[in-house]
Amino acid sequence: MKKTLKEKLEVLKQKGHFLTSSRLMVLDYLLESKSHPTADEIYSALKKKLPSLSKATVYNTLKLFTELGVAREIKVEREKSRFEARTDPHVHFTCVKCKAVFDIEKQIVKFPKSVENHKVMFGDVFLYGICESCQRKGNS
Amino acid sequence: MKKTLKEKLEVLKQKGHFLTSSRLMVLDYLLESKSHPTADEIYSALKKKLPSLSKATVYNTLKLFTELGVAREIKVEREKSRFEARTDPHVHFTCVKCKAVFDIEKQIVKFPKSVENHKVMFGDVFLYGICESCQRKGNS
DNA sequence: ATTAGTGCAAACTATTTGCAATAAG
DNA sequence: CTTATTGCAAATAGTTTGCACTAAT
Repeated sequence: MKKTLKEKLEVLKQKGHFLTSSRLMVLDYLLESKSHPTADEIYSALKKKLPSLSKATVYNTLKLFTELGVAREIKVEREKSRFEARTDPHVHFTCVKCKAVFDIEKQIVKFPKSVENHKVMFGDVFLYGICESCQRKGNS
Repeated sequence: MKKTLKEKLEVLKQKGHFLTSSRLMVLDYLLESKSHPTADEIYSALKKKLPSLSKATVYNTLKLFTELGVAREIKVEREKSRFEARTDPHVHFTCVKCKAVFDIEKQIVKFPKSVENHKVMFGDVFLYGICESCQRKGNS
C-alpha cells in the first residue's frame, strides 16, 4: 500500500481538490522526511521556500491529507501530533530521551479481526525506549 | 502487578507525599471506573462530592500518580489524555463511533527487548473499530 | 469567471504555572 | 508549627475558525 507522490496527487485530483503549491510542498516534504515531523516543523521548514505560507494552511493541508488517507497522524506525544506519508501499517518506536520517532519494519503483531466482541478496523503499536544513537551517547 | 487501593496509598506515603482528600478521591475514582476518564471528567464527577476541588489539583494529582506509577496516562485521542488505575500491560480498544475505551484482557503481542538496535522499555497497543454496543445499535 | 484555498488574527481547548491561603504531618 | 498541597486566575501550547483576499481550474 506504499504510494508514490504521483499516486497521492492522483487521489487529490480525483476527489476534486486543487493542486496548490502548499499542498505539493507539504506532500513532498512528508515523502522526503523520515522524522515524523510536527505541523510546526513542517511549517518552519517550508516557510523558507514559500514565505507566504501560513500555519493555518499547513494544518488545513495535513487535515485534508489525513482524511484522504494520503498521510497519517501519529499520536506518540499527547501535546502535539506528528505526521508521516507512509500509510501502510507499521510499528513506531519513540526514544524517551531524544523524542525521535522511528519506523520499525519488522512486523511484530498481527491484529485480530475482532476482540471481545468489538470489531477491529485498524491498530497502532507504539514502542518506547532508548534509541541506538542515545545508547551510544550513554544518554540513558 | 495489579495493585489495590491500600498498596497504591502505601506508594504515596513511602515517597513522602501527603494523603490528602483530593488524592484519595481521585485514586478511588480511578479504581472504581472502567471508563478511562479524562481529567475533566474526573473533575466534574468529584466536584459534586468535594465542591472546593479545583481542576489544577486534579491535574497535579494525575501527574503525581503517573510519575509514581500509581496511574497511567493513555493517549488514544491527541487532544486530551485519559487515565486509568491499571498499570499492568494490556491492550486498549477505542470505538471510533462512541469514543469509549475498553481494556482487552487477551494478550495479543509480546514486546521484544530490542528492535532494530533500539532498546525497548515498554509499549502500547491501541486497536480501533466499532464496539459491541455500537454494532448492535447499527451505529456503524 | 467561479469557487476552493490561503493568510491573518482571533478563538478555543487542554494543560501548566505563580502565588497566596490552607491543611496534613 | 512547617512546608506540601490547594485553589484561583493568568499564561501557554497546539490547533481551529471566520473572513476577506488570492489563485487553480
